[in-house]
Amino acid sequence: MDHLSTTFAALADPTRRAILARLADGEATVTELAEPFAMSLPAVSKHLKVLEHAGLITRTRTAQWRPCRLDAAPLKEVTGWLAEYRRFWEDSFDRMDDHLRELQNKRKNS
Amino acid sequence: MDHLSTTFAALADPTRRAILARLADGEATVTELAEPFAMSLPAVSKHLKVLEHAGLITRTRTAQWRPCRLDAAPLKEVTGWLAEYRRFWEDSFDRMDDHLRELQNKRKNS
DNA sequence: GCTATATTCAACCTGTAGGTTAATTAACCG
DNA sequence: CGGTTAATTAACCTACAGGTTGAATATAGC
Repeated sequence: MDHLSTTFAALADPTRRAILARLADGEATVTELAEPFAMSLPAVSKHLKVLEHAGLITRTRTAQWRPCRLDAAPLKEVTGWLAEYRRFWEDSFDRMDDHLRELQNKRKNS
Repeated sequence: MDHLSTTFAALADPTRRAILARLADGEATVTELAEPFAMSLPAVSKHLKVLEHAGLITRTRTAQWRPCRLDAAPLKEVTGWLAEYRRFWEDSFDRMDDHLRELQNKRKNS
């Protein structure tokens, strides 16, 4: 399966997206990640394997724990793919300009 | 299945992404869309049904043809989801600024 | 070395995704 | 009406996704 398909497939599951959202707040172990879900640990373990295979998480080993860390590189690739279609929902470039200016203003004021 | 999962699942197939890419150039009939692929027409028909169910295409009826048209609204939703993770691959806002300035320059020169 | 904790592996089940071929529906055209 | 073209439906097959339970592995700590 090609890289982009693997990424999209990994993202096409709410459990896995929830795991990513959790990891956006920092590293976590398998048990910690599994806690919110009404499913067995091996099930979560499988989800993590899917995410790892898609390059969306990396895992290190510390004692008997395998903490997971988010790796957003594949998401960057997805935005690259999406960029090709941006013109279809942004009906005018001017509106995009407005949006960008707003972003820059926000930064200047922070 | 939730909306976002449906969208990601629809995008997780290279044939379907190729169909979307083709539709970015304008409307096309089923037979036209099927032409580049080494698969049967019913198979393509199924792919189109998946895309339609995900809201990525809309279909009208003209005589015996069912022309398909791209609808990028779900893609906008995807970028919304991705935005939450942007900070993980943009290590500095300045780099984003560079990118945006480059975009705007491109527009001025075109 | 033994036991507790963290995680994975193995075997299994069920549902569905993606493909096939053959038959069917729908519309046009002479 | 009869034939042709466009597309879908139906029935089927195979592979795999996502879940389960039970056993195995790895490490820490007493």
